[in-house]
Amino acid sequence: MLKDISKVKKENISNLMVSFSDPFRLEIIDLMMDGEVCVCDIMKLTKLSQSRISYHIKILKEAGLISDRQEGRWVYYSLNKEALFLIKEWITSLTDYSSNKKRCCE
Amino acid sequence: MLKDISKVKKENISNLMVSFSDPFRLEIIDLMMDGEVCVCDIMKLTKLSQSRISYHIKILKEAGLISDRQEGRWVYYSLNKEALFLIKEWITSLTDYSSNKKRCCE
DNA sequence: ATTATACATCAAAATATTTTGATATATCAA
DNA sequence: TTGATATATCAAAATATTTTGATGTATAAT
Repeated sequence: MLKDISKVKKENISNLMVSFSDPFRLEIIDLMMDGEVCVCDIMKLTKLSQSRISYHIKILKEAGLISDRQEGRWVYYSLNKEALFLIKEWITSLTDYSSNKKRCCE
Repeated sequence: MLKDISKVKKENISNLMVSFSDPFRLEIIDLMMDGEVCVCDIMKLTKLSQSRISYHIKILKEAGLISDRQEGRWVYYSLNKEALFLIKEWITSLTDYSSNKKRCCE
């Protein structure tokens, strides 16, 4: 799913963008660039409380930006490539379009 | 300015992302894909009130996502290519990184 | 069985964003 | 100069998001 930009509802993009709109979520996303992390990792690497992290994780997950994988007591989270590509495609459609446009007085 | 992703503060990305995080702003951005628009165009094409549009325009402008150009009584707004490329680069850095990572159990 | 750990969920409080309606400013037309 | 138009700004109200601390659940270790 989420493969063809033309079939994707604006809502998806919107939720993905919302998931990027908080500085702490950006921090968490940053940590995930180094691979899977669990909530406890994030607690060690940031100064955020456990429930606060769970809250932000939930938003990222509901937007489809991250996936989880449970292993015993731990839950590992990682960035979801498909969602990232979706956003990239959307941004690309904007940049492509805007570079075709002549700007007056530029 | 805003040319090299490595020199860009996380704050810039954060503000750009915030500017994308509202459905009405996404609508406005969408309209700008067809070129410059004024507030009155947006009023005609959406059902948003004038001050409401001005408010969202301000947020887009402060994030650096749009530029303006005054012509008589009208102010024309258009997407700012540099900002779009900046976001694209950032997303690309995420996708590139995440495709290098091996995911367990995938 | 009991306890500790990792995480999720919940309701209330704190905080931030958005909307509204009123007013302000600048430009243009008559 | 007067009136109309295009947009910006402001303060208050409405709404939404985030934080906190408490409690719940599942897994694992003793």
